[in-house]
Amino acid sequence: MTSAQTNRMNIRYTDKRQRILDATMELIAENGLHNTPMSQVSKHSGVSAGAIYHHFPSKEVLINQLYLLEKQRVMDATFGELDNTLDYRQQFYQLLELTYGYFIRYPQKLSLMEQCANSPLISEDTLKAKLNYEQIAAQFILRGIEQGQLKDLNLALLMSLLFSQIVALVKLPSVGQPVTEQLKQQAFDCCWDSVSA
Amino acid sequence: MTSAQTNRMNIRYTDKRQRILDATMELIAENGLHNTPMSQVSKHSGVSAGAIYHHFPSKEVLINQLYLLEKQRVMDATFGELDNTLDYRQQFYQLLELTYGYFIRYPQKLSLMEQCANSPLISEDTLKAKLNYEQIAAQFILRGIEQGQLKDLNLALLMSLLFSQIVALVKLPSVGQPVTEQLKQQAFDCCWDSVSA
Amino acid sequence: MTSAQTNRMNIRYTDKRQRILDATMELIAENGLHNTPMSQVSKHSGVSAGAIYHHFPSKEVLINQLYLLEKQRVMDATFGELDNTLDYRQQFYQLLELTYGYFIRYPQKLSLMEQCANSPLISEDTLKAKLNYEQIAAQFILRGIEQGQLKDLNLALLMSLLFSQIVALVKLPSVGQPVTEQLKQQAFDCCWDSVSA
Amino acid sequence: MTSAQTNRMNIRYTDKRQRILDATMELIAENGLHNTPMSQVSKHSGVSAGAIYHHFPSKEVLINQLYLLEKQRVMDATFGELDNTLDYRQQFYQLLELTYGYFIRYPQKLSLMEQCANSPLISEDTLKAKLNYEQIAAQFILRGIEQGQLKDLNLALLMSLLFSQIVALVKLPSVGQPVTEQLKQQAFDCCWDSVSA
DNA sequence: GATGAATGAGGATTCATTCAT
DNA sequence: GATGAATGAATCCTCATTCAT
Repeated sequence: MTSAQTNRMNIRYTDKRQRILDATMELIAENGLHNTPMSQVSKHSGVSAGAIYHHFPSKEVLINQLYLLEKQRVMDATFGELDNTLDYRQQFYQLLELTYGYFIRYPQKLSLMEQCANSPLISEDTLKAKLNYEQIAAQFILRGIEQGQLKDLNLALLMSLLFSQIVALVKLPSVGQPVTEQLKQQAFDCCWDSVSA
Repeated sequence: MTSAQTNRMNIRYTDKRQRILDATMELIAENGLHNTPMSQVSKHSGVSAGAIYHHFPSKEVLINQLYLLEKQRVMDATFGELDNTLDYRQQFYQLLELTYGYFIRYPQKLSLMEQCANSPLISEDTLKAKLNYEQIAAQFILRGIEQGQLKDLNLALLMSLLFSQIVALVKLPSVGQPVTEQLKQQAFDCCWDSVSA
Repeated sequence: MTSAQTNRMNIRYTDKRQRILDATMELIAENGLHNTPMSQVSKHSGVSAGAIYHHFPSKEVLINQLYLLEKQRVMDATFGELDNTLDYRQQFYQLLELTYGYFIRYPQKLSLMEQCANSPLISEDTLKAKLNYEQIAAQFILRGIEQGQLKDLNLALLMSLLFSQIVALVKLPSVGQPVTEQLKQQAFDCCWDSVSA
Repeated sequence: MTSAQTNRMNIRYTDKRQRILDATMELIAENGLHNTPMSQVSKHSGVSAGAIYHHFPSKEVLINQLYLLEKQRVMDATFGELDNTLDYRQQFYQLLELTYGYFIRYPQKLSLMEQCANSPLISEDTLKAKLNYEQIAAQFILRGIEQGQLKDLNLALLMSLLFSQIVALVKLPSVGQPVTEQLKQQAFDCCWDSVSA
């Protein structure tokens, strides 16, 4: 087998794998974790049922991996995009903006995460791995504490409070409350007031 | 039918209905919304499969009603228990304490609510009814605004921010962070800082 | 128990029995033999489920008896109403008119009979009893043969041919063909031509 | 996919589909439309329960399709076999013979058709499609009228009268009357007399 | 490796019948 | 006798997974 062939196959392999993951997320966001049979994933992704099981040993594993992958992507798209030339408070607001914007842009991803977060389908191992991905968030919070910008409290607490408030904001429209630019800024202020020193 | 008979029947009726609801909640909290077949609800509640359908026309309705009932109960057990002789800030902290305590005491209920909140099984009607039950919360927030204790922001926003933070606190142990009395008080302060004027 | 009491009870008994039979027929005609649960018969007749089983040992028996009863009623309402002062041919046409009119007036009855006629729910015994009820028809046909008005053929054949054609006429609208007075008379002529000498 | 593969698959596909249809017809004729669970169809056809649903989306659709298919087959086996070198009256008698013979040879098919004809399981669409299949009968009748052989009456009426009489003849044995060759010929004459000019 | 038809255990729901009151 | 809640076997259908091709 030539290196070109290997390469092409990897591309294809990744391609199929990604198509499966994409289809799964779309369907789960649309129809729910349990109204998404593998047969639909197959149809929607254009990958045959058998081939899906070549990439993922079971539906459970597929969903766990999807969940982790998306977790990673949110972290990258938010903490990974921070402008280090800004001061801490500005970075804090930038983080809120990035996170809020990400979920507004990809509402499916929030839907997926929320459904998975409370599902017994997600394994302990996955939850542990998820915590690892959140290290980058922990470091950001820690820096804030060290700089005297944030309350000197438990890291996990601060992260949870922060994330939960952003999600609450993103979901406001789902309880009938549209989010204007002004409302968003006010919410961001609440977040800051919640954890700032 | 004598009044005694009526009474006995109502007791029985309520009894069975309640046993079904209780069993359903326990099983959903334990195994998840979709790993809870009606046959298990039947076994666990001691009510035959057919009889469940005398009380609830379908699994969907059963779960929707259960969700609403529990929503109502949380509201009663929290906002309903506030001590009106206290000043606003004290009531605010009492509310946090009551809500936190309720979910710590009945972790199943939080599990149920979180699973339902993101499930397509919950109907639009149920969500509307849920909003109604939350009127009492809205009034509490409104009072805080009028008294100048809370930020003069959108009601739905303040409620969502508040509730999401309490839930985040209750779930801290599930991300490996035990909650001490001190941590709890600090979290409550964050909540207050988040929304207070 | 006084005779008056007995009498009253019989009236009631018959009344309930009849209400059950009526409800059953209406529901079967409306929803079909197998979309008619006993619970609906109970609701529609106003007779409790338990009481129905006091009058009929099973759904099967109920339907068999209903079928026989209605068979008897058609025979009474048709052959039983013939005007003996008319000549044979006139009586023949009167019979067609009566039978056609009966089923047009009570379409539920035809629906019931057709559903039952081809159902394994109807027992051999019921079918035999049905043949007995048709003796009156056999006699009418026989008279026609003796008078040289009808073909001298097998009785069962003539009866079947006749009855099947009337039913075919009654059901014409169900295949999209309305029945005018003229069409009806033409159909009657066909019947006559079919079996007349 | 090679052409041989395609061919083999089609054979198999048709084979399984046909086995399901065959089993369904046999069971319905034997036990009735509503005493024929899909599990029995599965056992009797040798096709797994799930696989049946690959071929037919529901029991209802299965039965509707079976009904239509059989309707089509009767039409083919009767009107499709007429000898056009014969004169009209001879063809008429040939048609009676073919139809009678078909149902005597396949009594299950008559049982199926009669059960379906009066069942709410059969959809409006199926009934419309059935009417289409009967066009060939309508043409045959029309030709008879044009040639002055049949009464100049409504097409639907003549068809219904004719078909109902043949069915009545086929079912004579079920009311205890065996059909001899002579009786059959006499019945055919009745049919002819019924509609001939 | 890829396909997608096939499997069959498991799920929600119905309903004839019973029986405690 | 009357009631109607309760029973639970039976039904239709789904879907994760496998495997012959």
